[in-house]
Amino acid sequence: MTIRVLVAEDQAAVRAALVMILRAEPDLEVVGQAADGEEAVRLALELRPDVVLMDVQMPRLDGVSATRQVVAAGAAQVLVLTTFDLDEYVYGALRAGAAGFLLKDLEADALVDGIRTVARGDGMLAPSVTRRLIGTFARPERQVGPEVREAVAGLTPREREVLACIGAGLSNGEIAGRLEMAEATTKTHVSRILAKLRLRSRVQAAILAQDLGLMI
Amino acid sequence: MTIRVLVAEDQAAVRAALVMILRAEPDLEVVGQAADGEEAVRLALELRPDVVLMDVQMPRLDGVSATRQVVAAGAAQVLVLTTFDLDEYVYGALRAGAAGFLLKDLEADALVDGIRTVARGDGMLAPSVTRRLIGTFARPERQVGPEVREAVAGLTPREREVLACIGAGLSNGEIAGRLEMAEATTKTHVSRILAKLRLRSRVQAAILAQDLGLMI
DNA sequence: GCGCCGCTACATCGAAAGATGCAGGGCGGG
DNA sequence: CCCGCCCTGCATCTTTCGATGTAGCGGCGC
Repeated sequence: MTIRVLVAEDQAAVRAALVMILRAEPDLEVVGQAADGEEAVRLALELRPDVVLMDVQMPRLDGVSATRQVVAAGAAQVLVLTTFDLDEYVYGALRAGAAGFLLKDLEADALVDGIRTVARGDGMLAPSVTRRLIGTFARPERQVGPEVREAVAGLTPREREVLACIGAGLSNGEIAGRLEMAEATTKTHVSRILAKLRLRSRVQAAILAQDLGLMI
Repeated sequence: MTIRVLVAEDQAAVRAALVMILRAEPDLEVVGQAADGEEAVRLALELRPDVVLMDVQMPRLDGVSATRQVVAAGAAQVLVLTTFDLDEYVYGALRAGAAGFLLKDLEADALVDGIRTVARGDGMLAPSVTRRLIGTFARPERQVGPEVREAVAGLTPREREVLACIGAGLSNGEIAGRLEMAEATTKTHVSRILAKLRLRSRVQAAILAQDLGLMI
C-alpha cells in the first residue's frame, strides 16, 4: 500500500525537487501540490492524503496555521519542513499538532524515512530539535515527591475543593462564595490544609496545587 | 576522528551482538563493556567515552540511575537502549539526562546512526517515543496570552526578581532577606507588580510566575 | 446508643499583606 | 544641566490571613 503525500511549498524549485525525491520512491505517491497555506488546507481536505509535507513560510496562510487546520480536521499527518531551526517554528508546529519537524538541510533518505515514519503514526524530528525537546521536557523536575502526594491524599474532600480554589488564586471570601460556606469556615479549612501539607502560606499551597494539576 | 563507545548491557549475548554491530563501523570504537550499572558508571568516569550505550534493566544499579550519574559527571553522552517502550523508562531516562532513547527492535543502521547523532550533541529517539514526547509537550496549552507577556515585559528588572520570589512561595520578609532590601520596599514592589499585571493578590502573581516558568 | 469523624459556624487576636504618600540617590536623554 | 525613570527606604492604615478555641449537626461503625 502506497503512502499518499501532499507537498505544500511555495518555492516552485524547492517543491519540484521535493516531488522528484518522493517520486523516486516506489511506496510514495505525490497526490497533490500546494503553493500556499490555504491551498494546502483545501487540498488536504479534498484529497485526504496520508501525509502533508508542509513548509512553514508560505503566503496567504503560514504553515503552522495550515497545520493546525489540517490536524483539527483529522485530514492527515503533517510533517513540517523548514529552513530555519527556530524555537518559535518548532514549538508552534508541534503545538499545532504536527507529527514531525524536519530541517531542509537533510538528506533525501532522511526525508522519505520521515514520511514513512509519520505515515504509520509515529513522530519524526530533526536531531537538533530532538535534543532541545528533550531538554525542555526534562527540565520540569517539578515532580512532587510521593510524601507530598500522600499528604494531599490525607485531605478531606472538602479540603481538596478549597485547595483547588486556592490554586485558582481565589481569596477566602471568594472561596466561601463559590463553595457556599462562610468565610470563617474557609479559613478553618485553609488552616487545616496548611497544617496537613506542612506549608506556611496559601501561596505555597497554590503552587503545590498547580504542580499537582489540581485547580478547577 | 573515531567515536569512542562504552557498551553497558547485562546480557552477554546481546552485548556481544551490539559490540559486533559497532565494530563493523570504521568510525566507531568500542572502548569498554559493562555488565551492570555500577561498572558502567565506573568505566564511563575512567574511560571518558564519547557515548555510553546504556541498557535500562541491569543488576546492582539500573540504567536510569547510572545515566544520571554519568551525565551529572559530564562523562559522556548517554544513549539508552531498552526492550520495553514504557513511559516510566522513557521519562526516567530523559529526565536523568539521556541524549537519546532507542528500542531494541531497531535495525543496525538506526543504532549506529543514533550513536553518531548523539555523539555530535544532538538527540535521537525511537519514532514511537518521539510521537509521545511531542504529545506530552504539545498538550500544556497553559500558554499565557501575549498581552500578559508584554505586561510582564513592562516590569522593571527588580520587579521581575520580586515576582520570581513570589513564584517561589516566599513571604515579603523572606523576599526582603533574599534580595537584601527592606520589607517595606518589597511591599512597594509587590504592589507595583500587582498593579501592572492587573492582579488582586500575590497568589495570582505566584500562579502567573509558575505558568511563565519564572521562579528561581 | 455512643463515639468518631467530617463539615459547618462564629469569635478573637496577632501577623502578614497591600495601598498610599513621601523622599533621596543614581542614571540616561533632551 | 535638568528632567524623568528606576530603585530604594520609611511610615501609616486598612484589609486579609492564619491560628486557635468552641460548638452544633449528620453519618458511620462498633
